Amino acid sequence: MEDRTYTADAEPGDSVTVAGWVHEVRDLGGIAFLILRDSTGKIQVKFEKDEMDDDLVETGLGVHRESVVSVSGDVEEEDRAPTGVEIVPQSLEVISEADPELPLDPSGKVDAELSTRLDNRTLDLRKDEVKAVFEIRAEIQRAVRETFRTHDCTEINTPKIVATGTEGGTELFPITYFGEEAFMNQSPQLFKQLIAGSGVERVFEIGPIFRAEEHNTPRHLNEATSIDFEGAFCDHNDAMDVAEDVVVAAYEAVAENCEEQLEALDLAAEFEVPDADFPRISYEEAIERVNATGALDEQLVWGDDLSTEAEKALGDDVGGHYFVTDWPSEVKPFYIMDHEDDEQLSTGFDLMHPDLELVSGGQREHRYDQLIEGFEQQGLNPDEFEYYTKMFKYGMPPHAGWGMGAERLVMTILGLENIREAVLFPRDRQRLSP
RNA sequence: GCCCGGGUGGUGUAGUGGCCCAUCAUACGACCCUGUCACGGUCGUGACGCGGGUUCAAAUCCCGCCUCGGGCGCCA
Repeated sequence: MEDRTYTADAEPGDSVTVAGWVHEVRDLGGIAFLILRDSTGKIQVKFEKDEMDDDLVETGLGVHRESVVSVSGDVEEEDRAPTGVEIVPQSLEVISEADPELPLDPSGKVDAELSTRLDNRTLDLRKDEVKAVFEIRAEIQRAVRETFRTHDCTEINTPKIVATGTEGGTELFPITYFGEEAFMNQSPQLFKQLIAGSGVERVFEIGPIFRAEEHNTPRHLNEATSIDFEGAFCDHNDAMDVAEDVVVAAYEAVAENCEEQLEALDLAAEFEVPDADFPRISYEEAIERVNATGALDEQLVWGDDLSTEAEKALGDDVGGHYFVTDWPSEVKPFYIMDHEDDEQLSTGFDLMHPDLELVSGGQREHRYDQLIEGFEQQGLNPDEFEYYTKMFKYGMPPHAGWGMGAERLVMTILGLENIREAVLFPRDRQRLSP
């Protein structure tokens, strides 16, 4: 295979072997064209029936679309060809013949439903606009990693099989671990805190999280990818600064390095990098603003969580990215620290875009006695989390961090309507394979 | 978990009791065509999710199941 040339690299005058998928065969009678596609693009192969070997013509034009073939021949400059060049073949080998009836149409002439597409992801990914999503996702993750490096973060990997959940055991997938009860991890939360307290100080992880909630929405997955940050000697404002940087860097990377992919998605003209300095709106201000919109039948009162309807009203009102800060302590988990001067107010924050929760974070409770108290207040038994709590007795610095949904980040950057579009093989309430 | 709406050839659809042995596009098969680029033209093959019921008559109405999507709750 070392002699293979990518279609994009085939220059006039070259004698090449290209290999890829048969995109289409256009038989015009005396002349026919086979369009060959590989990861770099497409190239036209010309068949002039009177002037070519009959077997070659028969094999080349008899092949079904999406079959894998290799073609050897001369590259010629030709203005009438779609890319300005075409191959005059000397030989053609059918490497893998495709069934004539495909479960979806990779050329995109006929739409397929998401469910059909996910059942046949390999074929679905042959469409430029689908492939583009995952090339962009890879670029986003690259940019995210690089941004964490500029914040002196070390990449870590924490266990995905755990003995206890972050906030109890109700929404976890139970598994059997050598005869013992165990769970798939819903978040690296507790582990990343332990590492932030170790002396490594600033860490990040990009890894899977698992949630057993039976929700059925276009923005939830049962297996998702979490981008997590945790930093020692950070407070919630520092953590928000990092989140902002990561999000903006992701947009910048896409704008700079994914022109072709944005083109394929028809987003090139309208794509914009958001300004940094996302507004930081306190929870109290947020409920006032929601109430002022008049979108809700009932006015929100202090202590209410923001319903989907309230988030939509707020998102419409603010537009773009914004943080909601200073949440009531009671709606945030035990590991979130309260404000020093007001026990009712937490340092927890969410980053929204415009009505989708992208990030959730806060400063953490690093004081042992207060942490134990927090467990008890939420009805959790601190003894079950001893592996975690005991490390708060041996020198735990103040620290803060957050978790960001990688698929939600991709979804908001590209304006995808369903989060499943941002996952190669999504796991949802109904889907366990492929 | 609660609520709502769907399931028609390989794919995407039209059809809401008889006009339907079911429309259109695309794919597939055959034939014609020497510059296509969503190639074009002629002809053809191919479907009412499963089971039960109502009715003279069911793709269409009712019940159960399976399956897909959406809203809410919850969250990233």
